[in-house]
Amino acid sequence: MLREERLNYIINEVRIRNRVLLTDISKKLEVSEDTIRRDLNHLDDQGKIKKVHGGAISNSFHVYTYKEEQIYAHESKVVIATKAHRLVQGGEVIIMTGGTTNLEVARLFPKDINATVFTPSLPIAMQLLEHPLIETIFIGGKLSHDAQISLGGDAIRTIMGINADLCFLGMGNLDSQFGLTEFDWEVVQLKKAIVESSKKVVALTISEKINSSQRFKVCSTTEIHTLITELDPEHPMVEPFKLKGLEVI
Amino acid sequence: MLREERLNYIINEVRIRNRVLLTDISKKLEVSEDTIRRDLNHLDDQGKIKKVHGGAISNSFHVYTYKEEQIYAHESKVVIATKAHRLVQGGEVIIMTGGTTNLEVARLFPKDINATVFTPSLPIAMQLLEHPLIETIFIGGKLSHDAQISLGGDAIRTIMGINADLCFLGMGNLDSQFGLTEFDWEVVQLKKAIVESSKKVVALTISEKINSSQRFKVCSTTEIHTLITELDPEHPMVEPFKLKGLEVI
DNA sequence: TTAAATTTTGTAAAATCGTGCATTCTAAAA
DNA sequence: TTTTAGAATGCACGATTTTACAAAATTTAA
Repeated sequence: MLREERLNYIINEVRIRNRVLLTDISKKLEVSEDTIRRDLNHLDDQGKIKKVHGGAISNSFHVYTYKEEQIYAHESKVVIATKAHRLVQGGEVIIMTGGTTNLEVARLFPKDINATVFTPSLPIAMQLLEHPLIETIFIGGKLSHDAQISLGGDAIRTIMGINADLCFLGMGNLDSQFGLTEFDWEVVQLKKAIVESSKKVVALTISEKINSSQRFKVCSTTEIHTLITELDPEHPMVEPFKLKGLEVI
Repeated sequence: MLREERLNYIINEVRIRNRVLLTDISKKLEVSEDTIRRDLNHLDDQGKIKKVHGGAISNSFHVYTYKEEQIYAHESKVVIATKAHRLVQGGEVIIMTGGTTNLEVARLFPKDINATVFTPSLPIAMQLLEHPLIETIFIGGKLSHDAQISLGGDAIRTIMGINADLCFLGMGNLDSQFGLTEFDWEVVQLKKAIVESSKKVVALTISEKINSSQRFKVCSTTEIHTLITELDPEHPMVEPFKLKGLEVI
């Protein structure tokens, strides 16, 4: 067995079990404990796992669906995710769109909260399945190769039939005047349907995407109930949204 | 043996097994280890594989890393997958169920063949998205935590609306007398719908699951058109199926 | 505090790697 | 067809990486 394979195995074990024992891996892979110890140290150095006395545990800052380095503004998105969780008491029906911000929301979802989540995003569905109390319902349809989400008539029809308590709208560009806009026409249709099917609309975005706009409009600012960014709610940048009556957290 | 041939061999080997040992290739192709080392370096430079100490591993599958050691009877399933691809000319509408055998079919799907694939399985959808020419349509519904597939009324209703050229039925137990059976009632409902919606039914199974049965019946043997196992089509174990008129490959 | 488990440190052996060089092979030019 | 430059190959050898084992130091838990 190659060293690289061992490393992959360990990462995967940590991901699944959240914690591994050094002796267990050693026995399972039939190599000395020293070797595994070295592997663990190596992975810790790389930040892939956290080595502890007797084994290793999951490093909560690591994303397995995308490498964390690949997630732009990862730190900000973790902050946003934590704020988003405050809106969920338990028992809600939620619709989540795609995007890396929502991926963080899904990944870091508190393990002790139950909810029913509808999503058209493959990576987000994968993450949600790691949470035993969450009922995940995938919104089917033609999958987009790059965004890994369902698009098209089937998906929209399904969404129309949902009566959700709230939705988490990720990605897109937000401007206090132009509202929420998107680059892709198909995605716009999907998000419009989501906004219409939700009692409460929550927009999540990194501050960088505020005050910019794209070609197509999803909804106006007033249709959004809550805005979540990584900034302090008192930051001047979000002031225009508060003036329009949005809750900013 | 020409250099090009070696390179192709190595790429293919990595594609199928996800890893190769330098010494193995050297012995197999009867060239010095130095040469293979140089080949590996070359392919790494081109980004085709990832060279590691002692050999090389695949670098293509990123997102949901999939470990071949964890797949029971992996070798057999690779054989089955290769046979299954022979049934696809291009342009077909295919329904694929879940299971690790079908996962191999999806993963190793020839990159130059186009097709429309419906699937209720999250891992299989992820794999299919790696293939640019394949249009993947996810069959939505309530996701099962362990099997990572859509189940329930929504999924079944979607399947009923499909008119597929063929379906790849994975997993389950197969007996020439009792037909195809399953352990889980929900899964049975789903598979029944798939069988009804497909012009041609292809069952894929490792030989070990032949001549065993579970509680619930999906369909009788005669409803299956083609049986694929890792065995030679002349193997006595598949004889009863040939007698019933099935094509065995 | 003590005993057990775990880690660190040091060492040695095995496997693997990179490089220079002579030889062989390949393919383009004559 | 023959010639020849350039690429590919095999071999030798020192460098590096990986691994296992052992002893001493440290941490953990009772």
